[in-house]
Amino acid sequence: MLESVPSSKHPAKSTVFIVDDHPIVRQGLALLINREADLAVCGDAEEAVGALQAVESQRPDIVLVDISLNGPDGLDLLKSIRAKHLRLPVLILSMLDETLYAERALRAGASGYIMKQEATEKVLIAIRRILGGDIYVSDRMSSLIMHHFVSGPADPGESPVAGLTDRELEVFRLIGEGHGTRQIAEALHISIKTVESYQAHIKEKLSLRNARELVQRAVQWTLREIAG
Amino acid sequence: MLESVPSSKHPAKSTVFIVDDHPIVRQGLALLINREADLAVCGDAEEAVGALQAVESQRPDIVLVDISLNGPDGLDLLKSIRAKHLRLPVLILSMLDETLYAERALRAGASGYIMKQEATEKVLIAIRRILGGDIYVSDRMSSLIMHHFVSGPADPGESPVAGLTDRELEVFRLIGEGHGTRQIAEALHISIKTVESYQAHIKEKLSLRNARELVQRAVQWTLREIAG
DNA sequence: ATCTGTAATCGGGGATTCCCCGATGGGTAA
DNA sequence: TTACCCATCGGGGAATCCCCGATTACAGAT
Repeated sequence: MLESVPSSKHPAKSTVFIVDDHPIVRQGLALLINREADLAVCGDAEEAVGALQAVESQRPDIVLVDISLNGPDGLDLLKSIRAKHLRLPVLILSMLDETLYAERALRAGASGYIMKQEATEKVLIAIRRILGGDIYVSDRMSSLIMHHFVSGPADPGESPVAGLTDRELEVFRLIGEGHGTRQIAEALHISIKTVESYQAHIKEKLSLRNARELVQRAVQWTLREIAG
Repeated sequence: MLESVPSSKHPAKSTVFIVDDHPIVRQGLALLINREADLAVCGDAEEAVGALQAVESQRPDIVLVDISLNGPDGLDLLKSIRAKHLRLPVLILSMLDETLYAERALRAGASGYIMKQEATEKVLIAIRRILGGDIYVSDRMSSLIMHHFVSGPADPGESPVAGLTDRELEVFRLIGEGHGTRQIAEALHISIKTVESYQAHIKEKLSLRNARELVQRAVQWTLREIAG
């Protein structure tokens, strides 16, 4: 747990909650944010379920969420927050491809999406913009979204992976990390049968013939996605 | 650029150079390290070529290098440092699975390997241990390496894949290409049972826990062999 | 020449996964 | 409202995974 600022006599500080599975990143963000006069980190978590509880009790002004968490991912956490009708703005942090995740995040109710490759000042800018009621995405991403808005989501030339459902994509990622069907079911707290169903859908959408090809594709995609 | 400590009247501080393509992580590591009494960050870079130049002029006591950089990756940078016969200890940071890269990094001359999932104190521990002349890896990783060292056909400096039998390697390659057990059996004109036996041997030799990890490894190996 | 080790080959059998069929709600867009 | 997609789960047979073996052959060591 990072040092929580005990809300001094200056009441104007906006409180930030951080969810990321890398302690170094949590620490880095916390130090960065706490250095600002108008911001303060009020807590942090490394996975979704604990984060949801902590957020409910702490009631921060904004939540920073990494996409790739262990177990339920950042999008799941975002949906859980929305499902509890919490009116919290959520900024999605990620090192993953924004063209694939940013739209999903915004559709799920995120207030912004920013990549870890961005300069640290951009993070602070995004936070303040969101606290002001705006939505933050990179310029490149916003123009891409506009483009999709007019020409429809059925844009040929994109990766067929983009056609996967949120849940399917989540399973796809876990397959790429080498997890078995049962492990995935337990990590996401769903039935094995449901995971099998997703795997079947993915195979269908990506035109894969058997389970091995599914794993092959998932591993290839994971390597491209993470190790660019 | 991060604030460089102007080498105060206390000369005993060990200097650290950071290479990572995520500004947030650089900042986090720098703040973390500079908080220590005996350590100070003397510079940082986001990619390999600039890092090499900076390291040559700054002559830090240790270099922290992330594996996945844009352009030449962390292992390339490590080799470049070694090629310039710089006797610098290098600690490899990564968010990737350690079982995949740790051995590679150590063989390339790294003094340690640590994942970003680790607690921040572990990073400081690793740095101090390396500065003391030791090598740092996680407990799990070191036992894995020991296991490979004793059970493998010696020859340290080779991939554990080198310890596979002709037939096993053949099966391994076919797995990496996405073929199923039955397909492999038919392709090699042998029984399915035999193929299963080879797969079990491969899993044993590579310390893999389940069938998915086997496919994962085979795909990764195939990609590296072909388009390394 | 015997012993030892290892590679290559195959089997039994229970647990698990694969892969086809389907079903139910809950959103959302036409 | 109707229609459609998404998330979720089940039945059931085929295939696999994964543990236990086993046999042959061949290469070195004794």
